[in-house]
Amino acid sequence: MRIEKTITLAVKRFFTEKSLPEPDSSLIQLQKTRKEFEGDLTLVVFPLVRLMKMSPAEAGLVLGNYLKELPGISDFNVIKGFVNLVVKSSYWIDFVNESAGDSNYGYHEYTVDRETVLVEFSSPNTNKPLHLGHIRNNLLGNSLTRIFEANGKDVKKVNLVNDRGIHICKTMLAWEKWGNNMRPVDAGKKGDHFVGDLYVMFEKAYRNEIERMVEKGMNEEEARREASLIKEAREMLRKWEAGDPAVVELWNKMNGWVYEGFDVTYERLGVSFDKIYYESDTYHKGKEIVGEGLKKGLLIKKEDGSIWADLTHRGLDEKLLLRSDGTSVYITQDLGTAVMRQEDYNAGKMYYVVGNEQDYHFRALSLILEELGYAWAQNIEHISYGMVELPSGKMKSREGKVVDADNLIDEMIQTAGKLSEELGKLEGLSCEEKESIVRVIGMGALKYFILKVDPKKNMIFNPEESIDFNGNTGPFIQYTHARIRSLLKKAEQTGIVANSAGAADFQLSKKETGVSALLHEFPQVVAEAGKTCSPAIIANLIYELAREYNQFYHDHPVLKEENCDIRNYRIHLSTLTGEVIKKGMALLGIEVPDRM
RNA sequence: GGUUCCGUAGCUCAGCUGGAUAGAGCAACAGCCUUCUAAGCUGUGGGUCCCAGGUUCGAAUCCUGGCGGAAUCACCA
Repeated sequence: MRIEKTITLAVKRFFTEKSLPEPDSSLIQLQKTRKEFEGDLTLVVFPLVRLMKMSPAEAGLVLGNYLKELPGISDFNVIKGFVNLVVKSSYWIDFVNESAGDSNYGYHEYTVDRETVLVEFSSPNTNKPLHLGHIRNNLLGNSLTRIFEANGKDVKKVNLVNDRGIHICKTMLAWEKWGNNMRPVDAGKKGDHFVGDLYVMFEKAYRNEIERMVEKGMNEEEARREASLIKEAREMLRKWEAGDPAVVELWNKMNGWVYEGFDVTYERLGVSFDKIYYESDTYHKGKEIVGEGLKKGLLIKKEDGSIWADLTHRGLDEKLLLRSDGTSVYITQDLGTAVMRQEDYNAGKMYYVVGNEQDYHFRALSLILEELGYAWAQNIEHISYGMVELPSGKMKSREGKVVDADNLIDEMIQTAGKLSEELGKLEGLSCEEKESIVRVIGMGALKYFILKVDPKKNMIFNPEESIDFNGNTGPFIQYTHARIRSLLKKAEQTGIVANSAGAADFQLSKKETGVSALLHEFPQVVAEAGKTCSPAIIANLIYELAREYNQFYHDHPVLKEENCDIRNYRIHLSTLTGEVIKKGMALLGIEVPDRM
């Protein structure tokens, strides 16, 4: 049994034996002992003193003496109202020796009726290549699916591509006007970049046209509406909705280019999906649902024909669902998508990884679904993450102040390559091996930099700091893993084998217990990360573990240790640390090399 | 203006279901490679936890009110 559980049960038993009222589990507060005190786990007695009718000091002493008799506890001390418990070295040694090599360590079992959980992430528009904001989204979504899996869920990864609307028509129009019938290959560009450039071209020309009209005395709002370019784009949208074959063909062609480009970026990010939904498919369903809701009298139709959901009694406003001309808005297709997904998967939970700018939207979405009578609406959870900003402020596509995903990935890998070269780390490896390791390091740096921050918070992405490979970074953790692998390889080569048989007992050093205790925490942190939808807490633990292990490694011989019980334990400690780093990083979607 | 979120070291971030003297990394400075990878390790300096009240044995953490910042409240997505 885990030591925390043993202690909690013992505290309860203490109260029963003394005929005192048994304390609620929430009153038994165990925490890590702070570094400056002797001990491993600390019981806070303040919440218990009322039940015991003693002073904190007395209560601490009594409880400490009682708990000291437990098999896993060797000693204790009381400071103020804190009982610092010293866990026996043998407990840590047994734990480490048993867990090393256990491929399931840290993962959580599932029962026969395994819950299906759906995670939507990425959700790009097809008029622009992916940028830094999408990277955070993709990395978070991908990592969360792995974390949910580790917690025993059957996870379905889904993407919702916004492939229709006026913005796509703008790129189509731009291609017709200025594309010279070129394909991305002709321009030597990735498909998504090719189309994105056309979009920028359109916006530029559109702005120019507005300016000219304003110079001639028109007010800006009118010019924005009346410019010939936007009229043409709108006309194209109308034709698309009417199913005009030529327009649909062009639409298919250009979206195809974009998807080819996205596929490359997804591949590099290590992201994939079980199913991709397209807005052009789901918005029909959304319209249907709205129609049914109206028939049932659950929605309101206004005089101009527009259809609304009344959410005023739920603390929100009225929400538009269909325009007066009968066309759908953003939320219409989200309603359709949600219903389609429920039909497809019947998931126990539907997560949406979407930026916090859409908090209001998702509140409205689940409320509307509830209003429409879908009981599963309460299974919807918006995983809301913060914006990514640059040191110079917000990213603004209009000012060209965006960090392009592909460029960023290239730069990270280049930097990793340059550094590896300078440090002479990869001498004697083949080109392919070098390339692969450099890619793993560069991507590790990028992914870790983003995932170590609490998803809920806005973050600042400083390109200079992100390519730093020292300190709290992905490469630091990867390096620790590589060191361990190298150590274990050496053990193998020299015939030093760790045997798993036989209990051992000797005094562990401070660092040894430190590493052991962090390894011991891993399973709870995996569970906690699943509950709170936060890869960051896994990143924090893995970092702390790597740091602690490096300190241990610095002043404890492993293979050269002569006492074989101690050597045995240290090899197991290294093995388990390597495994937990590898697993933890895998939960973040980060690979770890055996050499670097 | 309403609603929601945020404010911790020069910078980037931990810590927040109340617990001990608030921690890391970066940056600065000073050390450690004949020993399992120095992408490592050790040390030094650095704080009005935005401000003011309140709740209590105890508040960075909870409550109220300010100040500062962000998002959102579209017949945009």
